[in-house]
Amino acid sequence: MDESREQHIAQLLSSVQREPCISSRQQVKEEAACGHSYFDGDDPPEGPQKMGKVAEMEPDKKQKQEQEEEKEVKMKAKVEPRERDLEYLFQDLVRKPALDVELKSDFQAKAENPKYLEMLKFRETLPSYGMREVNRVVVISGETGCGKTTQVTQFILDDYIQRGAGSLCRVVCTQPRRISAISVAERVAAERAESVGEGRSCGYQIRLQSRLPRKQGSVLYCTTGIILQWLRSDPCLSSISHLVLDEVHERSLQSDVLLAVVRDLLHSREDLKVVLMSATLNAEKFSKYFDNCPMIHIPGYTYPVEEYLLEDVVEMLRFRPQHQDRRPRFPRSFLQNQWTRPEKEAQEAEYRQSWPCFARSLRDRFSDDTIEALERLDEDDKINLDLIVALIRHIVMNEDDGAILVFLPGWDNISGLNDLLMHAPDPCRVTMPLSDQVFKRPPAGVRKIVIATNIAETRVSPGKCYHLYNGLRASLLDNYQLPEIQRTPLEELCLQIKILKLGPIASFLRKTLDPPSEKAIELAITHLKDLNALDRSEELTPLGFHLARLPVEPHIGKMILFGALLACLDPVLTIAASLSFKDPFCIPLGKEKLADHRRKILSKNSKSDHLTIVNAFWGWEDAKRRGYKCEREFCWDNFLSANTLQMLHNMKGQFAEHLWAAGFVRSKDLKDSSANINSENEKLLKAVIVAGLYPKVAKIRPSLHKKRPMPVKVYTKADGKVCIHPKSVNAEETQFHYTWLIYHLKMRTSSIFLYDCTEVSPFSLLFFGGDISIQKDQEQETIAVDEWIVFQSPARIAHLVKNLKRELDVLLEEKIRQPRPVDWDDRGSSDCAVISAIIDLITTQESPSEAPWQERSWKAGQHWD
DNA sequence: GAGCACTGC
Repeated sequence: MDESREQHIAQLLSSVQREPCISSRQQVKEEAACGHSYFDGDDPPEGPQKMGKVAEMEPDKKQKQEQEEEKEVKMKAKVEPRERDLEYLFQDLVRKPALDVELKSDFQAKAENPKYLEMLKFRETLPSYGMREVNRVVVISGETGCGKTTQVTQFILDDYIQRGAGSLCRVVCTQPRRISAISVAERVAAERAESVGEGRSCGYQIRLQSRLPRKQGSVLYCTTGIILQWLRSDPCLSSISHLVLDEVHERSLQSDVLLAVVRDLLHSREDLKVVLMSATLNAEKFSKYFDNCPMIHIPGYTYPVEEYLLEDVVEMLRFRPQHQDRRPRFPRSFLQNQWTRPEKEAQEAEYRQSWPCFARSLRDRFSDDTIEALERLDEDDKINLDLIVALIRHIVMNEDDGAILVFLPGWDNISGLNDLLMHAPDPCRVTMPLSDQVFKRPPAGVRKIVIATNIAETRVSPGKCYHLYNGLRASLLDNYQLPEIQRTPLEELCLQIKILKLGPIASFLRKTLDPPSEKAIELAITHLKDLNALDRSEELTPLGFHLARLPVEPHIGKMILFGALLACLDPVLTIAASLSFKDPFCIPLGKEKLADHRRKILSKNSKSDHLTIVNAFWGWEDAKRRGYKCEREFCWDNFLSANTLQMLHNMKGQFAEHLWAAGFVRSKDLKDSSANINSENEKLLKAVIVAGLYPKVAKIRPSLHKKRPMPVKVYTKADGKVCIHPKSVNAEETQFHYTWLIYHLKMRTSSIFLYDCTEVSPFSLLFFGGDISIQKDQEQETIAVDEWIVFQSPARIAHLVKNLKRELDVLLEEKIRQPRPVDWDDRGSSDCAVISAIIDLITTQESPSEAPWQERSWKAGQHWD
């Protein structure tokens, strides 16, 4: 074995054997310095000391690893254009005396800058000012508006600058939302009398958008997800001196994961300082998690916001709820039994138990009528819209000018309130503004009322806040917010854990603040094994390796890989982007029917929400080419959001770059013709959707009335009868070609809804679904996918299909192990022969009557009911 | 005929 080969293998072996820990800072930096980019978090090469192990390796495993290695080298060779970013990432915090002096004199010069001084005057009023000590790990608590997000980072930076050590300081502050990362960065830059980014002292980075500050002596605001991505190439965050994690109390999945990573990281990075910023309520919990680190509390609000609870509102308005209709009501528990989740049930029980005591405490300050009204408001689970109208009227009549913001949970409340206000007598008569008037100041004498869903409750100016829940509910509200990590699927997170080399999945997850249940972890691991992303020993397979790198959940990642391999890249990326972000359609209040109608036209009878999005996206691209006015018009006419479409466009570009870097496509351009040979092939597109989304399959029970078409009934294996969500183009569809749907999002609200679905053919399920089995069932020969999607078929054809499917699986695995675009020009190649045969089969099958098999009769599938 | 929001070098 020659030396370089030995090194390759040793390197791979070390990456397989490496324990959770973090590769050494020095090595990573050295690699960065010699131009190697550890783009995907791979460990740096190690010396030949591990050669002994190589000899023990099985030959085929060795070969597999060599192939892996070749591919990785290829990948690294291709990432050069990103080098500028990586250089930024691996920026060494080596002291630069010249920079220290420059920063310090800049800072001193600011003392004469009137813009800066004006800002400083304001900053001095903030409660955070004057609390400027930082320990190694510290929890800072304080309510929204105390200025912690904007001030703490600056205190740290300015302190370093003043001590003449500015070049050693690089503060990174994570934000849970994109919008806050940008707006906070802009605010901080303004406070420093600077602009944001480009070599200045403050900048931001969010997905696909950044304005980076200078490398040393600066503050960077970024989304939490960005830091998690950084960890792949720089596991010890070597370029950061201070990490500030904001809003940790929100307990987002990413923030919880980062907390666990950082806690471990503190062992290997003794110089790293960490600040956790939390709401007051649970600061202690975070302190405990970090070995009882010190807590600092910042009191007070920036803006005087007067808060009122429901009892105050009822008393003030002397509001008495109207008697509801007197029909006998079922006891609450009976009605709720089938829908509510257990934790909600427990919450209600505690609420009812605490009520008498709470009511007694109200007696001192409130009238009996008010207390009775509170009780009656509580009987009804619904939000009392009359109360809101009365409150709005009160504000309009008695309060100073200013907009009224109403936050409501849910569509039906917003729509209901809208109706009520539209029909209210003077002075509450309401008109709907045109869309571009929404953000403008209303004319004198007109008050702006914004009705919105329950978005983040930050306020940006003084005012009054009326809560329409009582004090008891307010006190219980926070106790029952389950952390996201305990209520969300963990598949994607498991892959992240593997690629970040954080150790065995379950043992890492157990280290989080509130670990998910063992059952949830096991389920996710099983799913990933079923998907062939993890092998039996929970290591990443070649497929898992690629899925972990794509910034989407694994099923969508699989769809993306298939779109590349089957040369229908552009439309598949549109679908993937929209499933992982959001669909671009808007459905404005009162225009639902029209919006539905336009969507139906865009669907071009494809019976597919996914292809409808593709059509909409192509239409938008076309309109955009014809100019801004056309683009606006197209979006307006088709109820599309140009912002969302633009984001989808950017995401598609990001996916394409990943595919190109991994070797799945020839060009970074997702419109490249070789990657889009089959992009117009609707049936193949549907098959690729199956490849990604399987086993999320539903069965259509066709309407029996041939003459009077009725909406179909739909069933899934796990839930029995489900509904197609009204926003789907298939919602009121009566005619389908096939009896199978594939979907992505299924959610239980008022009933169980499939939010998006595509009608798919048996062939696509057979070739791109699960394992095929051939059996004799009730004296008939059948072919089944994963033993539950069953078709009648002559054995001869069933075997042919099964063999072809096996060929396809071998080919695809080969392609994923060693990414290479299919050579579509070489029609004689075996790749092309197998894939073409399958595409032909999928494409030419016109209708069920021409298929070589029949759907098994409905009765035989009774387990669906 | 319709719960909400957010996120990825």
